Amino acid sequence: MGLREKKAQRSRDRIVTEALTLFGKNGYEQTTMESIAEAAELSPSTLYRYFPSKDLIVLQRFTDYSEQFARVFAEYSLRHPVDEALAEAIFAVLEVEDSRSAETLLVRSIIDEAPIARARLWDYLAEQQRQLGKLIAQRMRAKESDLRVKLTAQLAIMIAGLAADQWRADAGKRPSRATAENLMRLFQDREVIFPRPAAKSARPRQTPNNR
Amino acid sequence: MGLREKKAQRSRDRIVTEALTLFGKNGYEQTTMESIAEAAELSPSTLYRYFPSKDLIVLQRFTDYSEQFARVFAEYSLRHPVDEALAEAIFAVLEVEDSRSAETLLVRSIIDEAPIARARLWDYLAEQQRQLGKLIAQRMRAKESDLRVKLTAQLAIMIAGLAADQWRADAGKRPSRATAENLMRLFQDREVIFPRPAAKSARPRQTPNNR
DNA sequence: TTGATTTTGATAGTAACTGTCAATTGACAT
DNA sequence: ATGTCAATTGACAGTTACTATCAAAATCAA
Repeated sequence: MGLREKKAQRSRDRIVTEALTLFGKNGYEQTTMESIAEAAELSPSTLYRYFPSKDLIVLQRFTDYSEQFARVFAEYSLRHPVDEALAEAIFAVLEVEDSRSAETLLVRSIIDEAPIARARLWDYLAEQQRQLGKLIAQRMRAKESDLRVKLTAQLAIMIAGLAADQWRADAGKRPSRATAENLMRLFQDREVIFPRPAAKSARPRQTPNNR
Repeated sequence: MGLREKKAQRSRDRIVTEALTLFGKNGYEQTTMESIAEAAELSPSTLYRYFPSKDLIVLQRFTDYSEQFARVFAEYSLRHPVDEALAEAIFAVLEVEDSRSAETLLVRSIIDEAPIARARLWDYLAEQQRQLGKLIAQRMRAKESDLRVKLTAQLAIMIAGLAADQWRADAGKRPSRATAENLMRLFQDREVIFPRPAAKSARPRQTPNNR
């Protein structure tokens, strides 16, 4: 790796670190791109070249984390069934988040208070979901447009998201892997209520999901 | 209703209509708030008083539609089990979208090309999900923080979203109710792959989900 | 070292949004 | 009808995220 790439990498990293600090101290809206540039010791022009928009700075950590997800799934699914590979990928990404708890909590708190950044995160996750859908489709030998593929991809992202939320709710005390396993068990044991059309026959039906 | 409220209502409506037309014609980014104000025959100041941000203009239709959702669910769930009430609410909101197909397709196409508006939509849906979670929690006599509650709420929104996507994909030809029913059947018949941790025992397990 | 190429920074400009205040309009009692 | 009060509107000035352009500086290849 040449000197150029090395410097670029360090600049990216420094920008994110300094920006997160400022966001945490003064709030997202109150922190200007100019002040971030100053803190990271480069010109606004250069800052914009690294991060075309303010919210991408906050999202950077997420993109770091979730690179793991796709990578682990792709590898693991070569030798194991899809459902297990998804579980592994979920565990992997959650573990990375857990291990950098201070930073993760900071980023989460920023996102909670910054509607634009939060919105961008959702959009990013939707894109991740599409990427995951591609991989799942390959592995299931189904089309990417197959509804089962989309459902599975969305479920995986959902579980990871809920586990991460839960982890944050108890301030990082409990490992999110346990929560994720719990969520998976809920599906396995059918303890989740699925939307379901009313039966058309006159005879009353069993409702194991709801009492 | 006084004259004041009436005028306000008409202004809101006019703004959205004119704005959607302009977005469709020139694109979201290319359409300035000033030009929207001009088209709706009011000053930029007033426009900003009605819609604090540009993306909210696009989202307005969605908020219209999904008021239905919560309302139908709340009513129906009084006399029917939760799973059926969710299905009814999903059908109801999809039917509204289907019935205004031209506008719905326009709004969708705008959102596809406008990252900010799209991102805001996700964020709005997340808020909807929380609202739905409250209702479901009441009905299930569970806490709002219960993971089963969150899963169910998210699943309902997910199914509605996927059905709407599908509807748009075949340009409004097929009713989205059919797609939604299909999605629900997939869950019912377990034709969806759920993430699932590998069994810890040495004995190989059955894998009905994956072959 | 030299020459080509890439990265940086200075500058100017656009448009989304905010805040303030005076003018206007609708509501309402007399 | 008319005067009074409250709410709505619009004009104006300012901030900031973001874009485009181009010359200066740093890096790479020889």
